[in-house]
Amino acid sequence: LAVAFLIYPEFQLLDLAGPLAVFETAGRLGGRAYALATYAVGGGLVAPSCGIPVLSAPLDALAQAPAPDTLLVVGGYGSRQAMQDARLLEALRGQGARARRVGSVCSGAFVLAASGWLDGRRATTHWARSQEFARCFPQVRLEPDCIHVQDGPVWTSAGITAGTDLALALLAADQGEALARAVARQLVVYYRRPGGQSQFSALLEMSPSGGRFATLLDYIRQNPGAPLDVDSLAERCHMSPRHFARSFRAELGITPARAVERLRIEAACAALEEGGLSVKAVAERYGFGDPERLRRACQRVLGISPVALRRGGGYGGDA
DNA sequence: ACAGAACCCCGCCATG
DNA sequence: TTCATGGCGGGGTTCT
Repeated sequence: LAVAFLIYPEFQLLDLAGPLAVFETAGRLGGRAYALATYAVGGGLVAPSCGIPVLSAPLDALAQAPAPDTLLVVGGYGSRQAMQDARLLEALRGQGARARRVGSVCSGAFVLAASGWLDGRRATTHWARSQEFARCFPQVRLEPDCIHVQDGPVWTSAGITAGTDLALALLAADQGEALARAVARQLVVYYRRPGGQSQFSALLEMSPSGGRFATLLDYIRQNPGAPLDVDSLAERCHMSPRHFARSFRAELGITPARAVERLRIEAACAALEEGGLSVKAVAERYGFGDPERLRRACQRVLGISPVALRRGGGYGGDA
């Protein structure tokens, strides 16, 4: 089981180190061992953004080696340069086609998308860059609030430490849940992080000034209890419902109703964790009407009940 | 638990 | 021609 990582200058070391630790530990705990290797355009020492260099083999060596089982591209500040590097993209296309599966960590999704691997597929990336991603790659079905997404042989993960979650998921697919769980335990990270598949606050940071929908998102945040169905939102933007929904999706990478639900949930969760208000009062104030709907929405989006949330099980507590 | 209503979302096509 | 726009139908999900 060979896992090849593609790195480049100014990558995020933790994007590499987290998955490496998962695969290494799997072997140590009695699973089949993974053969781990890093590759870069020129090979040699590659400096990540933190400055401590990592030794890599050149891409040519990857082409001459037996096909890797898994090919992963990491993220980081350097991804903006990397996604324009023809040699890197070519290697992703050519070597990725030989691999059983390909994937990305964090903003590595930009590189993967630039190589064409994500066209027409579902994918995710770091929450802070999801809006940019939606604009750059409209042909990719972005899932901005997922920790990791699998679409056929292509796996993508959210920001930085989500690469660890991705590696655990790959491990579970290869060698079973039990081993993946044991590895998480050994590494002292969550196997399934609390908050379920929900990425940290993807929408709170969305569109602070730039986008067409900044004022609309502000309005939603200010008035989570108002009627926020698609028709009302479209009218508020002076667009037809069809055009509004399409533009919204293209700009933000998430559909209007889901965005409203996310924002309402985030606001309601904050209120619940703070205590003070009853579940019923929170449900009414944040646009869920009755507690039953809040409970179901909570369960759907976060995988956790409102009551559990109030006891402090929500976000945070990350690796 | 379940059926019908309501809503959401997207592919498709027409228009300008 | 390409691009923004908007209406429609239906499959899917959620609400009541």
